[in-house]
Amino acid sequence: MSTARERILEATGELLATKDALAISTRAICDRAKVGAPEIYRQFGDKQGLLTAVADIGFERFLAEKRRNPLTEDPVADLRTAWDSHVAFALRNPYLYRLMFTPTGDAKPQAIKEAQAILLKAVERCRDAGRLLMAPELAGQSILSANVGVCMMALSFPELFGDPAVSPAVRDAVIGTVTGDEREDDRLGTATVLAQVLVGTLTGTAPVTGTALDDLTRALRPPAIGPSDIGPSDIGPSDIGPSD
Amino acid sequence: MSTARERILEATGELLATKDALAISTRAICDRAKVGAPEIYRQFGDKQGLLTAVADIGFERFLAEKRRNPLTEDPVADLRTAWDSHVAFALRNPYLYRLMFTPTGDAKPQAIKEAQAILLKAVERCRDAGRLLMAPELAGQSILSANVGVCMMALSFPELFGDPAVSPAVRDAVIGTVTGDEREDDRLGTATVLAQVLVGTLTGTAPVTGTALDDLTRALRPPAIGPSDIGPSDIGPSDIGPSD
DNA sequence: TCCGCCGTGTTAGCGCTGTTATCGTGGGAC
DNA sequence: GTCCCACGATAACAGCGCTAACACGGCGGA
Repeated sequence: MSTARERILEATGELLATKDALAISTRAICDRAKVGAPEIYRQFGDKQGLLTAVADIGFERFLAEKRRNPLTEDPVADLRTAWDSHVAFALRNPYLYRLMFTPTGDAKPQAIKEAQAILLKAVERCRDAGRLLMAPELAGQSILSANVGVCMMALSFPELFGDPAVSPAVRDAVIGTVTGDEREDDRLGTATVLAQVLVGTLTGTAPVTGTALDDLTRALRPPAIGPSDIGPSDIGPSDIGPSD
Repeated sequence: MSTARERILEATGELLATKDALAISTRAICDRAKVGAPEIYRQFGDKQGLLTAVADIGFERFLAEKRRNPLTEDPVADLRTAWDSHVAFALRNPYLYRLMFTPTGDAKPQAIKEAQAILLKAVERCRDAGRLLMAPELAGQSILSANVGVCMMALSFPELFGDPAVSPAVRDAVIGTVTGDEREDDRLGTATVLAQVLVGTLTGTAPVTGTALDDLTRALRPPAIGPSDIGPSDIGPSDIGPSD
């Protein structure tokens, strides 16, 4: 038999799979945990304390999931992967996610700082690779804010904001701007398209390859970027230009 | 003397200025509104109905405030103005804002559709001006999602996300990417810089002017844009190229 | 004038909630 | 043994959302 505290946490987590946190009664938790009513208060002080503990455990799962994402040599791509896993977690655990990111009252989960710290590290990897256009702290806050917004709207208004295209759009907008990577999903960035057409037009030849342009783009970036290893972009020249 | 319904709504709104919606008891509302306890249920069905009504009224104020923003000839700038007024409203009415944008249970305010419709119109103005790179619906959802995310994080975790630089950063990232306006605060967009330097390099002349490039950019945009009135951009040629 | 209707005020109460006090019990430490 | 402490069980508290029942008063129609 597990300890009372564990059973309470587990029971709350299970109920949180189907109900909003505030719609869960302490008695329902105690029934499911096979625990007397006062046990919650002995262990967590009050219901809010229990919910905060559950939120912190949720953050642990959340972060463990993120840590499982392997780091590649492209820190910007890692940023996108982290965004997507964030969204996936939110959609998979809607009530837990709301508990974690929209705390009630003044009992905020501490673990969000850890989440921010991890994101900050990922952003700093971008900066070290010369692929960040602003302060890492600001970049991290911007990315996380937008990421949470996409999730909250998808959860709160699924019929209006559940379109799966929204997340990639915002993701590429924020991460792209923050890092200077203009790439989006099906479309090359304006800069690349424009430049390629321009080059083709002015030289009277076919458009140049994406890789060469990519290097040129990097070379023309504003200062404050280290030399670092610039790998070839995965922007291929195949799908260039207006599709029609 | 006003009607009972009005007094209840007003009292709830006043209490909402200092307390979270769920922390407000129906009895406190009735006391303040000088109304018997059953009156709430006669007027609104239940507490949730009352809160939804209050949220809808909040949306009316929210939208009225947005409608007061005059339309300029630059629809993208109008988009930014709308973003800023959104954030200002959220910070000025934290509890009301949370009630509006993170509804509990399945009683969602209807007025959010109207908010989305207004935003959609603003986005369509950008499209008509040839300054939109994606479907207006997707653009509107992206902007509103990010906008709400910035507000929610600033409200929920002010010490971590209250930095006033976050909102402009996310705003310019999302709106800039969605519209193709790469302008940020102090820096010209990558596209413009790249193109201008390219043209200058390839033609062996000085960089071309911003206006000419701007027209060229528009002409090279993906399809689905009307001819419409293309005014001169406010990107001047004065501060072109890497500043160093 | 009388009637019925309707919006409103009043009282009492139901079942549920979070929370606490109280007591009992069982097992490990000294 | 005995002390202590984590845990279980019961009962109770005040407050909550919500409802039933009734009383009052103004107002249009018969």
